[in-house]
Amino acid sequence: MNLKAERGAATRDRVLAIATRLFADRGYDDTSIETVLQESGLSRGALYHHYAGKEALFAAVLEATERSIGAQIVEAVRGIDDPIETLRAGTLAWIRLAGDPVIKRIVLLDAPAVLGWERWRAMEERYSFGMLKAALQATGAIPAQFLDLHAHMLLAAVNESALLVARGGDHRTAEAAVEEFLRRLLNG
Amino acid sequence: MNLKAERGAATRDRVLAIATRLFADRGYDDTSIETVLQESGLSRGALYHHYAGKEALFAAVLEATERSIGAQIVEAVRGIDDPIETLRAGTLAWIRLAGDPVIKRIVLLDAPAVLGWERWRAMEERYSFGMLKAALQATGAIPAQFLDLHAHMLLAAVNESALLVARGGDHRTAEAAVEEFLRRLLNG
DNA sequence: CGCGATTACAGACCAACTGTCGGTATAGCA
DNA sequence: TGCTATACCGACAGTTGGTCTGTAATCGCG
Repeated sequence: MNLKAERGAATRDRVLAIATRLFADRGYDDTSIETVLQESGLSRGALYHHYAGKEALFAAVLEATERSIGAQIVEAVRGIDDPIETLRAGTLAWIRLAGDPVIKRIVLLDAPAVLGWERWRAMEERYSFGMLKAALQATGAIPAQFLDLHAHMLLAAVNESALLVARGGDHRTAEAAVEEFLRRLLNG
Repeated sequence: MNLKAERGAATRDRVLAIATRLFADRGYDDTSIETVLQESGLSRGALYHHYAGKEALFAAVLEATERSIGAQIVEAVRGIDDPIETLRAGTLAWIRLAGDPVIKRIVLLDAPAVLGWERWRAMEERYSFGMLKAALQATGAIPAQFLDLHAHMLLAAVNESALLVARGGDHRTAEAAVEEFLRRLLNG
């Protein structure tokens, strides 16, 4: 179990990279399996051997993207001790990442519609949302009964400002607005 | 120009109602024009005469839904003078409305992905977002430079809590959380 | 080594779907 | 009374996602 497994993994990675680019450029609906096949030089049978279908392929793309985001955010807050400072640094890092059209389109726009809100949330829970909730709890500023809901709302708010930046808004203003937003929430 | 125009309008309305139900039940992707045709008894040519395509049909459904939401929110805040009270009543009304699976699926989940974020935003601007921004401004609690961004973030946060309720969360807790969220934001 | 099992991959094929197009009928209007 | 615009029809084409049978090569085991 070596040569075969490696070849399989390599193929999956290649397809994943190509699919990521296509999904980000054209969106889920306007990306056809046919195109993925052409660009990867793979056959239909091969692709369906590795991925159960278009939706599963998208889910794999999303998972890989989320994982990468998570790693970059962890990196951004490394070495910061103060919880509030961690929260701020993390959210700002996330906003900057979400400026990337790939992330915008795949994670924020298509994912909820394609996978359904439930599965999308479940994945976010394992990545960005989970981190944000922990950081928010660490600040101690939010009563326990509201923690989960406020974490959800805060993440949605931050995502929204990320989308605004991606649309072409000024990212300095957006970052200032997010900091102000955070300040108000934590002071309450 | 009377009998003909009436017939046309009636047909459009009938299709719109059927499409709304189907889009809400199955989502955009899993709703086929074919099904709309069958359920409405209309022919392909007729449908494409009234609506340019599937996306245009969805846009029409969305527009009608947004209009209805707007009217209901206006109704909910009628007679309230205090700006902060207006804002609270409006957001709570919106949360309750968004509990409706039709609204959840069409307006919050599929619309951004189907129409693209830009066109979705443009439509929200004319309805819920426009109203929320005005209400927020009236409270005078948010500095002008952050007004637009904070209105966006607040709406996103409120939408998120509406989605959580729709998933099956306790709506009392959610409403309390939203009120607390608002209080913190406005006090800042 | 040898042989069955598993895995990677190929490509023909199918059912379903969206959108087009030429055509018909009828209401409104000059 | 004819001309135009509108409502509606249904066959058709092109594309799409997914299935299925088949092939080759590698792996694991006796």
